[in-house]
Amino acid sequence: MKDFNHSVTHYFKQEAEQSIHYLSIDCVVFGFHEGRIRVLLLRWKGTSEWSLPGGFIRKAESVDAAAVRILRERTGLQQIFLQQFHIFGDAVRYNQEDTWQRIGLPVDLSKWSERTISLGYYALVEYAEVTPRPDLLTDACDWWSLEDLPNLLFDHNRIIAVALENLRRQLPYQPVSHLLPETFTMPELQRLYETILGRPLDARNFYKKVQASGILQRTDERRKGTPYKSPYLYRFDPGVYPEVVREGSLSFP
Amino acid sequence: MKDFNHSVTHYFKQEAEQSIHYLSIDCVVFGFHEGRIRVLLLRWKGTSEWSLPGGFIRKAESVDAAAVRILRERTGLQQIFLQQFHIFGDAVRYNQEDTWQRIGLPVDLSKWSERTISLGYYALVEYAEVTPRPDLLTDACDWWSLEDLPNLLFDHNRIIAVALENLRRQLPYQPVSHLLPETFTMPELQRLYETILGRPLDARNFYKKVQASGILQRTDERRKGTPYKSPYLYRFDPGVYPEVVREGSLSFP
DNA sequence: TATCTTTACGTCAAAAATACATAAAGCATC
DNA sequence: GATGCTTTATGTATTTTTGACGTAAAGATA
Repeated sequence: MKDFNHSVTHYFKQEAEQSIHYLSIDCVVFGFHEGRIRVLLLRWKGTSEWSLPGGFIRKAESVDAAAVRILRERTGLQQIFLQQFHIFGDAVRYNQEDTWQRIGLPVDLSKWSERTISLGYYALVEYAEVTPRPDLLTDACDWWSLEDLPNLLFDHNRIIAVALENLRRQLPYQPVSHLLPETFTMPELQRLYETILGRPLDARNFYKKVQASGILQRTDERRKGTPYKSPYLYRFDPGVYPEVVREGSLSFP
Repeated sequence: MKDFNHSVTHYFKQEAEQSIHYLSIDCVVFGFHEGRIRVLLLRWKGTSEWSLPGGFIRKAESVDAAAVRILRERTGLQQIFLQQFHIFGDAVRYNQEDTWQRIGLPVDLSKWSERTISLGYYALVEYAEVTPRPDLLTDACDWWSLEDLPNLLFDHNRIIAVALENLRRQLPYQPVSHLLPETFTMPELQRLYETILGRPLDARNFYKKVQASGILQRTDERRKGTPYKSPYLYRFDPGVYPEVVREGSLSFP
């Protein structure tokens, strides 16, 4: 038994030592503004190259906590809804030398740096509450509309695509309330669903279904300053919405 | 710019060096036999403690490839359907000292070993095709029914629960064909859906819906040796089923 | 041949999804 | 202040899907 323990320990250590990896997080921060889904991007200093916000996970730090920390630094938000959605761990994720060149780093860094495994998170945040803040490596932090994304660094175009695909599929289970302000109009909510789903919904049927689900409270106020008939303002019913999200019972087939 | 590059490189390296982690994979291998969902478990040598099959990811190895490799060694299967479903990366995932003791390893190993981040995969495999094989650390590899799982090592009970929850939610998008043999009867398919969903389905309505989806081809054969009326054998239609899975269009609300 | 249990499949009612039309509010303009 | 424009708000009729339920046929056993 002694022998067994010894050899097991040895084997274990050996396997584990082989399994040391650089682990990073990439965050797709979704916002919603003027009827469009936006994502938060960073521009690398002295270049015109953009990438997702991200960072490294520290030793003994929970990976979820790391994602929260990274995003807090970029957005100024205290409470962030975050969702793991994919592990990007292909042996070759992107052309490293090309990438280092685009961001003006010495190419030999790419030899030093082994492949990094990245954990994909997406966040749902309230556009207006965010104060975009660049970090040490970047000189701009801005919202981009999903429709006109530039050619991003690393494999970040793919990461955004996978994030969106996941959000779409999991939509009934995701608290989209985080994407909207405290109060909002019914057409705004409809447009949000439409842009995530990527297809138009019939307003009358949308109203009916949302009303029936009971997730909304209608306030007495109406949105002022609209060019035409001013719509009612709604808020999510905190006593109903979480349960509907947990059950995934509000869906548009 | 030189200075900038220098400091960026420095910053980058520093952050990255902090972000070195032990990365492992834990696999929940789902099989289906005699109307029950089973998972493959390993018993640690010289103990009566069980855990999920797992392993470490090697340097420069794709994480998906690592999962395939690990499972090939345990199951003997060449083709395995695998699905990432969660990252287990809490700062404290389980009581390490207690765990090392249960598997008879020196407790000081737990000091040497930092927390390990684990990538959760589940596999859908055909029960009868699997040849369970223990590894160096284990002396048994066996199927366990989901209903009577023992108290597993590490946080593996939780991992199985999360895997099942994910499988259930994603069921319309998952190719459950992998859980069944080449041909099978309609009641068998129904029982599979019932056990994954955790609730009974009406046989007549199930028939109707599956028939309407077109995913099955009925063969001319019937299953012999059944005590009563012998049921027809079906196979998945390879021209239809993948598309239905991609669209997630076969669901039981 | 009668009995038993499972398979196979049809019908009907309820519910949900879909298509569609019209009135009312608010602003702008005349 | 009346008219026109555009958006909001909501009702109804039709089709499709879901859900409940009954019954005949097959195969083994006695």
